[in-house]
Amino acid sequence: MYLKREEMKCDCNVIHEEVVSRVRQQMPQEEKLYDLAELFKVFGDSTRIKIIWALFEAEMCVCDIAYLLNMTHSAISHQLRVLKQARLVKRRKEGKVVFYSLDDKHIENIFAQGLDHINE
Amino acid sequence: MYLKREEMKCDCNVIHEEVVSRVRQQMPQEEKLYDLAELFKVFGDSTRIKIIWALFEAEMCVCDIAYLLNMTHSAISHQLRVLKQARLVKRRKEGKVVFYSLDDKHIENIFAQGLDHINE
DNA sequence: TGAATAGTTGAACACACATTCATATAAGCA
DNA sequence: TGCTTATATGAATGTGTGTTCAACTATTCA
Repeated sequence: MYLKREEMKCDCNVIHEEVVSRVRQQMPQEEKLYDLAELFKVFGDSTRIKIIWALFEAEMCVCDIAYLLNMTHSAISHQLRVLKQARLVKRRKEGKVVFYSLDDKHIENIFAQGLDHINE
Repeated sequence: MYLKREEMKCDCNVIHEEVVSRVRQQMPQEEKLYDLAELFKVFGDSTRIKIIWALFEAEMCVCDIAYLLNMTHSAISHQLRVLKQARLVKRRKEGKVVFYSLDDKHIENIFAQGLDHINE
């Protein structure tokens, strides 16, 4: 469980062993934390934030979103793919037109808390 | 408010004007959305996620964190600076040792919602 | 004072990633 | 069948960023 001194990248003496040991036991598995970072990485782009926020209000097609944000189809489509892969949006096809909408109930809460932090 | 056709990067015909118009009115100001993306960008790195999670449990010094995550002082220090600038952690100095702790009450909720999304 | 140590910081490097461009697919319509 | 249009996608490009390395500051202690 613990690393030998030779294996440590950190070479200090003031380590509070009891604290570190307790924290280590409380940490979720590495993979969960990695996935969590991946999720937030998706939120960490203003274009995607705008797309998501727009979809809070209404289902929209790629054209609508591109028009709203004054960006190219291509850029929007690429970002929608990222959101799709993160299981944050879903699609509905109607003829040539593809409508996107939100596919997650946690986002709104996450954004609200985020705004609270920013505003205080 | 609306762009002229020549100014549009998007050249399509199926725009649902009423929907876009309604969504446009509901969108927060550009700057807020940008700040929100910046905040989530901070969460979008597994090292920082681990640091934050560790600090949920206990206040720790740079040494402790470096030891816990098996990383160099320097890497941890750089990341703590990012967290500090985002007003997510605060510091307390005791002699040579600097203790870091969380400085935000929203994080725990945001993380919990994030995990919910991942786990479902 | 000077050595040792905790932490910070700037530059460099490698890697990731958002947008653009060109092209491809797929559906409606003439 | 061909033409138009909505969307998707792969490659290229430029920008951003996490870690490392080397130097630096600040504090303790002998």
